[in-house]
This record gives sequence, C-alpha cells and structure tokens, in this order.
Amino acid sequence: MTEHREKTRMLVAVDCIIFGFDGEHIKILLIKRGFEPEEGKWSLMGGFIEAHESLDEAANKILFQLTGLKGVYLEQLHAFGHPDRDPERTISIAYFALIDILKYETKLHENYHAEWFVTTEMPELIFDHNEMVEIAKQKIRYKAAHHPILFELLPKKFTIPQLQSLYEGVYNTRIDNRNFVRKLSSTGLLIKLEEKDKSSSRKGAFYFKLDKKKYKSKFQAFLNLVPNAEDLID
Amino acid sequence: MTEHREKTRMLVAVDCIIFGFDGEHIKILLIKRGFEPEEGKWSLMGGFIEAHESLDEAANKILFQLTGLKGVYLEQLHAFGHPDRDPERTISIAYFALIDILKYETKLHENYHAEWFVTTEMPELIFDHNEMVEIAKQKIRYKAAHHPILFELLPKKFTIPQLQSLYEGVYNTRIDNRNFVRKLSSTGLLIKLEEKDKSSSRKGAFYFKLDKKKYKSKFQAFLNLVPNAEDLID
DNA sequence: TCAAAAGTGTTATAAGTACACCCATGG
DNA sequence: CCATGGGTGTACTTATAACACTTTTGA
Repeated sequence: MTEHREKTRMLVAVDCIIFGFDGEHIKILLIKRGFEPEEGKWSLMGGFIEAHESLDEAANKILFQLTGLKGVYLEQLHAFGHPDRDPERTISIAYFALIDILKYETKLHENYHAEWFVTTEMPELIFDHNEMVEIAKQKIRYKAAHHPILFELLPKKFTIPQLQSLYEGVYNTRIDNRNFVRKLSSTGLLIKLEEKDKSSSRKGAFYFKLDKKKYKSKFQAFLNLVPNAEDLID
Repeated sequence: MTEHREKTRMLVAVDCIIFGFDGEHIKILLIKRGFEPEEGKWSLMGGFIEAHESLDEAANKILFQLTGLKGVYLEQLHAFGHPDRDPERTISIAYFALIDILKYETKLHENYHAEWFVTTEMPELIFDHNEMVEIAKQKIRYKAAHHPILFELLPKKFTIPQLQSLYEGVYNTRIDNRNFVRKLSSTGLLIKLEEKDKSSSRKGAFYFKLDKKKYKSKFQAFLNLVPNAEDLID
C-alpha cells in the first residue's frame, strides 16, 4: 500500500470455528486431516482464498463444504499472521459460525472425518488453531453478554430451560431462573407457543420462537442477559 | 488450509487508521500519496507485510514510520479482501491507533505529506479506505462506550472539560456535566492534580491524570460513561 | 462588575439482585 | 401419591437521568 519495496506474496487462508449446542454443551466441529501437512491431526476447517473470491465468500464456502449450511451466522474474528504459524508463510483470517446443530447434515462428517467436541475437552490442534478457538470462545462470551447471538445456536422452537442452560454453559455459571425469565421477557424477543416439549420433564416446558422482526431490530441493542457480565475480554 | 487446490499467492498489506484529538475534534491522519498507484490522492498509511514479520509488527512499524511513536494503542480492526479492492489482488488487515496528537512529531508530516483531517470533513480516499475509516469510527464508538480507550487520545494530564468534549465529539451528543463527573469519579480512574489549566477559562480547570494501575485493571470492565449507549454497532 | 467557563446535589425512575414456594405431570 | 423439573412474585439495593444555581477570575 505504501512505496514499492520487495513485495512478498503469501498464501491467504480462511479458518472457521464452528459452534453448535446439543442441548447440554457448546461444541466445536473439527476435522481430522486426511491430507498433508499434519495429516491425521485435528484442525479447524479451512481453505485458501482463491483469486476471484472475497474473504466472506471464502468463509461461507468453507462452512458450506463441511456443514451443507448456507445463510447461517458467520462473523470475521481476527487475522492471524505470525511468520511461523504454518510451514509455508500463510496469513489466516479466522471466522466463527454459530449453527443449529440439528440442521447439520451428519453425512458430511464422513467426507471430512469431522467430529463435534465439547469446548472443554478438545484435542490438540495444528498450527495456531487452539489459539483461534480460545479467541473465538472469548469473543462469543463478550458479544453474547450484550447481543442475542446465542439464539443462532438453537432450533426454531426452543424452551426457556434450554436457553438458560445454553447461557449457563457459555458463561460456566448458574443463572437465577426468575431473573433470567424477567430479563428475557423484557426484551420482547420471544413468542410463546402452545406446544410443550415433554422430552425432559413430566410437566413439559413451553416452546418459544424468536420474534424475527424484533430480533433484527434489537440485535445491536444492549441486552444484558448475563449477570455480572464484566471482566469479559473483547 | 484444506486440500491442495491451486494456491493463489497474494499481497498482504496493513493499513492504519490513526486517530488523534486536538482538544476540539477527533481527527484522522492521512497521507497524500507521492507514489503510484493513485499518486497524488489521499490514503491511509499502509505497507505490505514482509516475509519475516507478524501482522502486529508490521502495523507497529507503519505507525512508527509516520508518527515516530512506539508503544501506543493499536488494535486490529478487520481484514478486507474484496477481489477488486486494489488494482492488484491484495488483502489488507486494517488496524486503528489512538495517539496523543501532541506527541506526534510534526516533522514526519513532510516526508509523507501527511495531514490531520476532522473525521467529518475527510477527502475521498483510495480503494476501500473510506470504508475502513467508517468501520474504525464505529468500532471506537462501540468500544469506548464500555471501555476507557479514549484516554489514549489525551496527554498525561488533562481536564474534565477536555475529557467531556472528547466524549461529546466521539458520540456527537451533549452530555450532562454533573452525571458525567459522577460516573467518572465512581470509576476511580482519575487522580486530581494541584495544577490548573488556565488556557481555556479565567477560573481554570483542574488537571487530572490516570491512575495507571486502576486503568489497567479496569480496562476490560464495563464503565458506561456514555448515556444511552445502545444502538451501537460492533 | 461582569462575562465565561468550572464545579457541585437532589430527587425520581428504572434496572438489577437476592430469595422460596407452588404447579403440572407421568409413572 | 410422589418425584421431577417448570414456572412465578416481592422487597431491596443500585444505577441512571433530569434538572439549575453558585464559584472563580481576568479583563
């Protein structure tokens, strides 16, 4: 961008940190590499940027290759560029995705030897991928403290107990159920359905769905669903 | 990062959005390009990543070249990679810096034909640099609503009226002085000095300095110095 | 003495937190 | 009929917002 000194051309990659929630735990989708370098080791799904595509396009493509999903929540996280982060000089732009784990097509697992891992029990990853995952977890905790992104991890209809255990999982803390419900309903984001989910209790828990209009309009508002959401790092 | 298809190597650049505050306005430091491409037009200061350096190192180097400053606030903003953002395919990692405009060595202006511009009266910039600046302004508004980053723009000693007009400038709003002072003192970040700044009133305004220990420890805390800090975009 | 900016308190409203019991149901 | 998880209300504390007058001083 400035004067012409020697211009070093480099590989530029995109790596995706894909989060899902199975009703109990936050999980990350990893692949066991069937190719060099580092064949046989676990890594994030990624790929090189091609000449014709933008970063966002590349990230969406990679996400689609592994999950079969389009139009899901995907956000640029950070660019990583330590000279020795990869055997050949490569800059990687990391993205994180939040997907409904049930929409994910399990068949695609096999092509890529992919597997979901609970975020607290992850294998060693190649290159700086462990660092990327840590930064992504931090970012989600930071952002979800004020914006309703965690809904992206849930199916269209979900129960309050599910939602609460999602927040409790992300923040590794117990949340008072009465305060949680009050804050939730003050957002006006939820619409109560007739139907109940009877799968996890005799009484059953009512399903809710998102009010999509309000969701879009309040997406940037500060919601504060998480108590004591201080000391979070961006 | 995934299977070997054709690997396209690209130029990777760093561009710096450098913010300063002159006591009245937030300003951005731009250079008039003395080199191709786009010679004679205004742009951000930038440079290509070299083979041996990390992204942060490159950004710090570029900042130093233009300002003579080291160790100032510098944060990665976003990676830009539209295929046609630049005549030759280039990925640019944008950083933003917050500097004390008085520390800046004016001599360096001349080497680069640099000039400070009020953020509301900026010239047309090359490539996607206008977009970068917009995103940087947004980011600062978002971040400064909860974290005390704006102190990075002030000299070691500063007055409350200066600080307030800084916030008023960033958010383009008037802030109630009594509420502002109360919130400020509840943070415990400021230490009152004996000395007064007599330059802008007969009465004079007391200088304050940052309590650096508390500043570091509270840097991640949510401070909420900005009223109605909602509807801010990350 | 007055113009111009600095500095200071109170009250009302809203939000957050802590806390414990009843409800509905299937087995 | 009882064990299990779902659902609800109240009182207290804290934070925020609105609001106007007095102080200091150099010219």
